[in-house]
Amino acid sequence: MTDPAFPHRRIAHLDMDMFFAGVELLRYPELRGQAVVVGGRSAQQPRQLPDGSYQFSRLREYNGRGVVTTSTYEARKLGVYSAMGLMKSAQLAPDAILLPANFESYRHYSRLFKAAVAEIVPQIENRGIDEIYIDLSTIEEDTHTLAMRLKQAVIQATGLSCSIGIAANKLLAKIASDLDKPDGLTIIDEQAFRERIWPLPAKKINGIGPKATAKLETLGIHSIADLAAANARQLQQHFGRSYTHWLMQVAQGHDERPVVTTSIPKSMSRETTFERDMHAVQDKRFLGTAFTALCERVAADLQQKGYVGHTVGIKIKYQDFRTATRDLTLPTPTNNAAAIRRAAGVCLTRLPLEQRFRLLGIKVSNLVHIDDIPAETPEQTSLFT
DNA sequence: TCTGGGGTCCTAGGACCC
DNA sequence: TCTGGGGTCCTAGGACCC
Repeated sequence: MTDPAFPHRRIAHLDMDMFFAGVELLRYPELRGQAVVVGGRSAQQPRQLPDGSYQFSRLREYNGRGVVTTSTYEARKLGVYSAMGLMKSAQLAPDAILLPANFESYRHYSRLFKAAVAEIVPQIENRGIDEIYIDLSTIEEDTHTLAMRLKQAVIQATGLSCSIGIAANKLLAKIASDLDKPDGLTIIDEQAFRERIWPLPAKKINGIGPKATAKLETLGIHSIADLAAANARQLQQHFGRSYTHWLMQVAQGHDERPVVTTSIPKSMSRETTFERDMHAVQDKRFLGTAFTALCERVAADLQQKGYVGHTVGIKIKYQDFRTATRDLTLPTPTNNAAAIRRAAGVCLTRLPLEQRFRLLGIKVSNLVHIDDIPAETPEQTSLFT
């Protein structure tokens, strides 16, 4: 390693810029510079006119349950952000273009950018479809030069820009990649940590979400610097021992988590939100069909990836957004749709179903890869002979 | 007119075992 | 009459992330 700023580890976080919207702009370049929103299951696919041009639907035409998956920077200027309800965003930006999400295409571009990075540095940790951590510690190259080479490789492979943060650990690299978006390159050494990271709001830290942020606010803790100066005892009265310890560490910029290049899945699930709230009795037939379809989809996912699972679970989200789950562990792991459906049916009988609900989900967990299923032992066999 | 879908990790109580 | 302690598995819920 040639960079004295990172004597121990040098970690990059690479985040694609407005990824889904960026992929859509590759397909519809005429939309560049406009407010574009991706999301909504029932969003209309653009219609091709006889002259070859496309007719796009507008946000104001949308009707239904659905959220913004991502939006262009022009749409964000109007206040339209990820996870916002589409009906609400239509009030803010009625003329914005609305495109349905096209996950097949996003997965394709995801593979392209990850492969391009892997050609340069293979030590990659996947963090979802549009971001990765990269361990640069073993590479003998100047930090800035290497980062520019990664950005260039991503552009060349996909036509899309990304932002990179580089620091001594994942925590700081992640914060850094967000600091100069889009097309950013931000390197955080000791000095930059104090000057650029400490003044940021505490919620910029990965792992401090809405609940923890609200609690911190009531304690007068707003910035990461505030957190670093906070009294450990006072924190512990509100957060418990281990979370407090973690808060104190991250406020100092400390994070020892390794870049994990391989991982095995823990669960696979499918869920669906209905266009209107359902009632277990009144909508029995419809729900039965949806329930079976979810089980079949989970089973297909398991089979395709080569897993079986011991535990089958169901999830319901009621009208008022409370959720309830039930699960059941089976003696034999399965990826069979009928077996999953039977177990899920048992779980369903244990849920209160008087209230209407908006979402139904099926999950299989406790996964085992089919190549790792232990052969029957003689003892097990003898039970049946 | 509110609020998707796919995940991970943590906590906590009870069952059960040694 | 007083009743250990440690470990693991199962279940339910919740925070958080992309």
